[in-house]
Amino acid sequence: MSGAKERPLRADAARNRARLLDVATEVFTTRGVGVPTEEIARTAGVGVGTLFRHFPTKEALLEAVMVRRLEAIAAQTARLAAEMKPSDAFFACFQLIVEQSAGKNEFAQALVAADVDAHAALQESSDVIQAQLAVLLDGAQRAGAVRPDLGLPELLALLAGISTTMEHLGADPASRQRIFDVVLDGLRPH
Amino acid sequence: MSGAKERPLRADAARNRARLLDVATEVFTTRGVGVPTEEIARTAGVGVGTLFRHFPTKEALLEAVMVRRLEAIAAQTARLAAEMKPSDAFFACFQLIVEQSAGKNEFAQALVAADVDAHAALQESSDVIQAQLAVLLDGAQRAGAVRPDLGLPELLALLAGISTTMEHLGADPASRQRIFDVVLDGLRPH
Amino acid sequence: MSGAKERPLRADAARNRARLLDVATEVFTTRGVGVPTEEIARTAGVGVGTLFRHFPTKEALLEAVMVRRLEAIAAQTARLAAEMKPSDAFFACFQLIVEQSAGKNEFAQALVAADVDAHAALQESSDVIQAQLAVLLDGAQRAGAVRPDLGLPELLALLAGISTTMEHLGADPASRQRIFDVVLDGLRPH
Amino acid sequence: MSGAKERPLRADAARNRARLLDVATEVFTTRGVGVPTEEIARTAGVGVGTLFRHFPTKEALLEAVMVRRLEAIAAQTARLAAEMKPSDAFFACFQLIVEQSAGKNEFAQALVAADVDAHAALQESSDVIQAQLAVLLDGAQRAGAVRPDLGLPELLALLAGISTTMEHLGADPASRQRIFDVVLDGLRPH
DNA sequence: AATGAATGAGCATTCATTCAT
DNA sequence: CATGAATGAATGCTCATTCAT
Repeated sequence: MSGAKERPLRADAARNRARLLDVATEVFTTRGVGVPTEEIARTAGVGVGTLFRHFPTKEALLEAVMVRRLEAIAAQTARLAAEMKPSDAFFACFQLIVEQSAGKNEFAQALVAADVDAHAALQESSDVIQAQLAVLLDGAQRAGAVRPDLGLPELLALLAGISTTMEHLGADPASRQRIFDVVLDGLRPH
Repeated sequence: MSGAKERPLRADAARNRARLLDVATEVFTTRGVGVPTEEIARTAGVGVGTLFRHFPTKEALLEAVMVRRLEAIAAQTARLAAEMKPSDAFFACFQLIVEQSAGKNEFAQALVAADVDAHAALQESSDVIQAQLAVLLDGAQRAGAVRPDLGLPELLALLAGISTTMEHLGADPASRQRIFDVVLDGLRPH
Repeated sequence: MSGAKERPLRADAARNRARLLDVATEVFTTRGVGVPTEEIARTAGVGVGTLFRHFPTKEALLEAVMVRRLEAIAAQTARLAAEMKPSDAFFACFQLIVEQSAGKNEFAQALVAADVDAHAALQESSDVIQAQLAVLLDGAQRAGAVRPDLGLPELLALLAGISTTMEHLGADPASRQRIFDVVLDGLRPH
Repeated sequence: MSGAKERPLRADAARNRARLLDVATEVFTTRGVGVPTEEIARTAGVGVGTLFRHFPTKEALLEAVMVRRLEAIAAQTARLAAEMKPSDAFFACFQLIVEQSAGKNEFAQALVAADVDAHAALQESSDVIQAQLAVLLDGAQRAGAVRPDLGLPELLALLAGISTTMEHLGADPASRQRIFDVVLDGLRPH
């Protein structure tokens, strides 16, 4: 599935690539996607040329950042799903995804949305997560922990929305928990 | 609150202003705030110069659009609040605001956020709505219809989030209603 | 054919447009098409924005320059064709076109070539000249002044080539005339 | 003129150099000199670094390509000149040079031009050909086969021009021959 | 020697805003 | 007042050339 098609990449090249991704993640997340590529490169300590060697387009960079985030989420979701019984896993993952999706919405938006125009890699990562969620949702519904009339699309939309909510809320843990209480309660049957 | 400091405005000037607001609302909502001012002017049938005479800045135009939306929402909210008993009014307004906030998130986002950098007019309109909501929330909580641990900030964030959710969902009324069911259920005590 | 679809254009706008065309003609002709648009704008005494308002693309500017040249040639050709008898007109036009095509080849190249990818305006101007030449050639052949086995494509290619030749020759009128003697002699029957 | 100053060059280095020249010739000829050096290197199966080791500059590569072409032409010209009587040799060589100059003009242009800014190697190769042509021209004129008022500069310019003509014509042999008929006829006395 | 990653000046193009008409 | 031409800073991207591995 994720075969070894890219060559090893020289040590420093790999380091630059990673730095660029880190900087881009930080910068896109906190200041939006409007930040000039040049600034991202400078912050990462490389020239623009280097940035464009690694990511042929600004959009490609954005996609790479998102894919990395999605893959991290997928991995954590898989872990949780393996360690818990279905109903607990569902709620834990819901919360996990929302927390991980933090960042300016403009960005988080694309996270769960499948409608991004055919970006292969993104689509793939997105599909993985959606599949995981479908399983979790089904399990939780069978266990009677989640209202049975909820479909995957609604779940995805809800995840996106609650991510937005969290951004509006700021860091206060009490507030954040209260929101989770509201939504998770609402997800239960009746 | 704000006296009559603007002069009457000639008939055609007023018409231009209105057309610009209409076009800008439509265009920002459906295609995002990145649309060139020139195009907005052209669509409204006026020159850019005219646009900038009415709104000295693109940001000012954006603000004016938002203020108009907020004022419309405030008016409807006031009406509902007057016609219903507190607990029903709260839920009705919640739904109303979410539906009215439709449009590209980028835009809806700023809607409820109070922390936008001190734009006087926006702040003012936002304050009005927040005050209305505070009253509604309090009434619903006193009536035992809404969990008592929910504060105004959480409510605002939730409104923003559910608006986002709706945009992700599309037009299917059944889906939209299911989301409301989840959230409104979650808002009730326990 | 050349209807009045463009509005009159304000006086200074027209002046700017003309200056840009003049400068571009000069600059493309003497230094090739690689000259930065910015320099063309600066030389014409306007900002880049103005250049791009008049010609949405560098390529469009290039096309406009060529069209203007082609139209001038077509007009002169028409005049000559009207004033002379067929055989003389043919040779006079041949010489005229070659002289008018002066400039760096990179540029002159596209002049007679019909294969430029579907640029409407260019194509049209080019067609006009080709039609004129077809008539002239036919007339001269009927009059027995030009070898009968020569087709329009060959004539066009020859025009392009002799233009190149002239560029290589420089300004010496004696040399230039000698080249014309060679080619025009060669064009006669036998 | 230029002694043996280059060292032998290791076997594989020589092979790389040759491949680069081959690829560059092909690529510059068919797609113009705008093709990125990187692509040339890749097509030749080497890294850019290697290309720049052999040719310190893109211009140097271009020059080397041209020199190789010129040398090939000089060799063939010498052969023809040795095998034929002066008048025939002149016409044969004219045709030979034009055919060999095929390729994008941008390129062929520089071929015969002596005024290219003092590139030593190019100048030298160009001089050789010019000397050969001077002899051939003189011989043909003495033999009464070519009009006596034609000078070397005119001949060179004509060669460049007819090369351009051929490129505009495409591959049809009948057309090409007709052009030669015209020009060679024109070159004869009267 | 070969490699290919890094560099950064350079270029075409966009767009908010100003100002002459 | 309205108009739309002019402006130019800003941006994404390319490519010849250098240099660490």
